[in-house]
Amino acid sequence: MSNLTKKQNEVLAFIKKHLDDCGYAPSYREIGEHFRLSSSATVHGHIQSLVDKGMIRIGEEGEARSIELVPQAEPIHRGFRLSADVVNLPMMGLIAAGQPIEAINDNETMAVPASFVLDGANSYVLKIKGQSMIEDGILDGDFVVIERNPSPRNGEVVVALLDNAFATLKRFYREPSRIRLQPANKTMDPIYVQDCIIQGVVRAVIRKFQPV
Amino acid sequence: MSNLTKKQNEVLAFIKKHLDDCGYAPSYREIGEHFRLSSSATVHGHIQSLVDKGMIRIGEEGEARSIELVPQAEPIHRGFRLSADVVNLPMMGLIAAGQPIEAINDNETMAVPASFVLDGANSYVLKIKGQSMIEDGILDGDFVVIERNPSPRNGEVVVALLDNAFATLKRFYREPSRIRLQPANKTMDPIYVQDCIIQGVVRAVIRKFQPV
DNA sequence: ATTCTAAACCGAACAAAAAGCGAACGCAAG
DNA sequence: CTTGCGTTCGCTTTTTGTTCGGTTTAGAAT
Repeated sequence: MSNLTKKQNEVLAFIKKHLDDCGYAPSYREIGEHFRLSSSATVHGHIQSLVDKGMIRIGEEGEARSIELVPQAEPIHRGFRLSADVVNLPMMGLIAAGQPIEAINDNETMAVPASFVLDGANSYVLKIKGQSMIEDGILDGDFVVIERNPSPRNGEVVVALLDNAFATLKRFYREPSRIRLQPANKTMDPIYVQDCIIQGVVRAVIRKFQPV
Repeated sequence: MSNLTKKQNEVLAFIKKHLDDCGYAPSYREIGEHFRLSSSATVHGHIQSLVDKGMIRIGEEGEARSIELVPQAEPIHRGFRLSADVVNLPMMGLIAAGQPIEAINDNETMAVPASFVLDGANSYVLKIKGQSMIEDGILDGDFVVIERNPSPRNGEVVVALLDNAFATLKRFYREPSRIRLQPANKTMDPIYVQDCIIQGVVRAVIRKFQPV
């Protein structure tokens, strides 16, 4: 809950690291040594603050090296969610290997947990048609969440636009002199291009089973 | 809500960044230093404006470094958010073929669009471990939404409990004299049983691709 | 052009929180 | 007994938020 002060944060970080490295908690004087503090009373003060603020727990009075971390609820301020658990992304259409993206129904949307997308404003959903990514577990009828991103990393699954017309879902590999677009299907060969437009990268795959 | 002035926006951005980078709030004088302001009173003014406009919150009078961000309602871009359409399903644990369900972390949940489940109260999420359903596009690390349902239809993917101990994810087929539990992996053989407890059926598969 | 107003700024001063010190004390284990 | 450890007590220093009275700038209103 409450905010930590600068020093409290540093001390907490040190405890975490020590706990991680050594497997046991540091003594107050060890903490003091690390921060060049000559009195263990100072450290005791910080520890008390951290206990009061619910960041750590200590054993019975006097027990040595008994600091434990308290698992924190959610430090998820990072992107401002909390109440915004879900975004409705526009369903842009079907994507089939070798065919342009085909719009289905305008204004159709799909609710997606906000944790799936970094940038809701730059994301959309496509429905997969075809078998070209079957070995990566992307099947006919699946939905993929796409984030617009012109510079994907090697190995990411991307929507690539070939000849400004054909959209296709492939794994992206930048090789020394060319770009390889690799389907995840043994019966299909990779495509090599000098350059192509990357419309976005796949951030999530969603498959619904309809209970008829 | 209320519009921020240019300076107020800059200050807010700096606070955000500091909070993100350091994990704790900047002091007024640190903010001042960054903007080349020689008086902390100036910063105090900006902070007050931000509080008044509901962008930030501060602790009790005098508490140091107690600035917190107030989560803002996101601007409605192209996809609106309807928090009503989301259910938080409990993450029950890992499921691996031939192993009991292994609880991961109590209280962990996953936000799932309500359209994924018919009955939120009887649904939960499992994380897949292993390759047993790879041909059905359910990979190691995927999440599956399970709906408790003791009477699945033929061909549905189910969580079956064998010998009251081993949980496994298989396709379910009721045959004339037995039940066939079919893995979607050529290297594995189907399991035949006279009877077994079906814990639930898979309603959705979700796969996240982590950036970085 | 003049007045008015809100935003942005200054410098000084003040009180309280945070951080620090050193010296003791009690306790448990080797 | 010694050693390592957490704890307590009074005290000082540093950091930090706050207040107060002012100035400056820029844009809108009169």
